[in-house]
Amino acid sequence: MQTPSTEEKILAAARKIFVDKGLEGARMQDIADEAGINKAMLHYYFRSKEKLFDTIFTDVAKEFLPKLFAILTADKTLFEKIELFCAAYIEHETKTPYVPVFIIKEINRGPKALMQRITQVGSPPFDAVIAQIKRETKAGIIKPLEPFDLLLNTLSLCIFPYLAKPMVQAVTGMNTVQFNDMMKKRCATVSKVIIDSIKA
Amino acid sequence: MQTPSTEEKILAAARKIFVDKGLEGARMQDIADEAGINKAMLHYYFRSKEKLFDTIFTDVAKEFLPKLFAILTADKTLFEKIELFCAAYIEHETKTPYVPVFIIKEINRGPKALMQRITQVGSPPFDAVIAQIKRETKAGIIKPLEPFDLLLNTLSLCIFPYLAKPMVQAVTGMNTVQFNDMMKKRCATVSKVIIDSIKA
DNA sequence: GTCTATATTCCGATAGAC
DNA sequence: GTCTATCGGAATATAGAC
Repeated sequence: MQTPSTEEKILAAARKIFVDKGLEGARMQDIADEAGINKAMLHYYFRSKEKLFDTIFTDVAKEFLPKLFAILTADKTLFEKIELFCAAYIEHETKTPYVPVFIIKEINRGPKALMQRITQVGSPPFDAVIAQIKRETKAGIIKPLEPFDLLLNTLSLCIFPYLAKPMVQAVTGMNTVQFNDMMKKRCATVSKVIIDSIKA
Repeated sequence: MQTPSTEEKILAAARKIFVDKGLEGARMQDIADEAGINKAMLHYYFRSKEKLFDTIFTDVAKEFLPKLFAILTADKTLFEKIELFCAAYIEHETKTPYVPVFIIKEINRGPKALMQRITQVGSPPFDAVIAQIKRETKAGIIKPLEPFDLLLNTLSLCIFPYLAKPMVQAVTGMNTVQFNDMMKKRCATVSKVIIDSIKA
C-alpha cells in the first residue's frame, strides 16, 4: 500500500474524529493533528467543516446500509434473514462501535437534511420484506404481525447495546474485548428472541 | 403556585435547553432567554456552564431512575414487573421524549464522571432481581437465562424507539401524537416479546 | 441581586508567502 | 499544495455600576 494522499489522510482523520465526537464536539484542529497536516489544508480540500462532515456522514451511511439491505432482499426465509441480519449488524459494529452513537446524535440534531441523506443512499426494501411477511403468515409459518414492530424490535436489540456501551461497561466491569465477546454471544440470543416472538 | 425564584427559573430553562441540545449544543444565551433573565445571572447562581449542566444532569437522573428501581423491588411476579416496567418507562418518556437522547449523548461523551453520577443516584437493585430470577427458574416458571440479557433486552425495546424517533417519523410519516400513540400500543407488544422469550 | 459593558478564550476561515 | 500568521465571530466568563 502506497503512502496515502493528503485528501485520503484528511478523510481518514475526519472520519475518526467526527465519528468519535460528532459535528459539534469535533475540532478542525483535532482533525488536522490526527491527519498530521495543517489546519488550513482542511479548508483547501473541503470548503468548510460542514462540507467535510457531510462527506464523512454520507460515506459512513453508504458502507453501513447497503450491506443490510442486501440481506433483506436475498432469497432466504424470514428466519434466516433475521439471523443473518443480526449477525451482519453485530459483526459490522464490532469494527465501528461508535457509528451508532454518531448516527443517533446526528439524526436528533435536525434539521432533517441528514435524515434525507440516509434515505437517499438507497431506500430500504420495505416492500419486499412486507410481501414476504404476508406470504409466510398465509403459509402458517409466522403469526400475523405488524412488520413495523418486527423491524423496530430487531434494530432495538442489535443497536441499543452499542449506544449504552459505557453504561453496560460501568455496571458489569467489562472491558472492550469482553464487551465484543458478549455481543457476539448475544447475537444468537437476539435472533432467538425475535424469531420466538413471531413463530406461529 | 407563587412566582418562581430566579434560581428556579434558571433551572427550568437550563433543563429545557440542555435536554434538547446537549452540553455542546446549548448556548448560555439560549438559557438566559428561555428564563427571561440576563446571561450574567447564570454565572452568578452557578459558576460555569459545566456546573449548571452537571446540576441538570443529576436532577434528570434522580427523577428518572428511582421510579424504575422501585418497580424492580416491588412484591410482584417477574412477568408483572416486566409489564409494569415497560408501562412506567413508556409513560414517563411520553412526557420527556428527549431525555433518552440526552442521556445517551452524554454518557458517550466521557470522561466517566457522569456515568459515576448515574450509579451514585442509587444502585440498581440487581441482586433482588437476580434472586427472583433464580427462584422462578427453580420453580419452573421461566427458562434458565442470563439476567443481564433480560435487562438489556427490556431496556433496548423500551428506549431505542425514542432514540430513533426522527428516523421512525421520517420512514412512517408519523407526527408526534401518532408516535406517542404507537408507543403506547407497543408497550403491550414489548412486554409480550420479553415474556415469551423467558416463559418456560 | 440584577443589569450593561467588556474582557477572554476558542475556533472556523482566510490571506499571503513559499 | 503546503505552510504561518491572522482575522472575525461567537460564546463563556467577569467587572463594575446601580
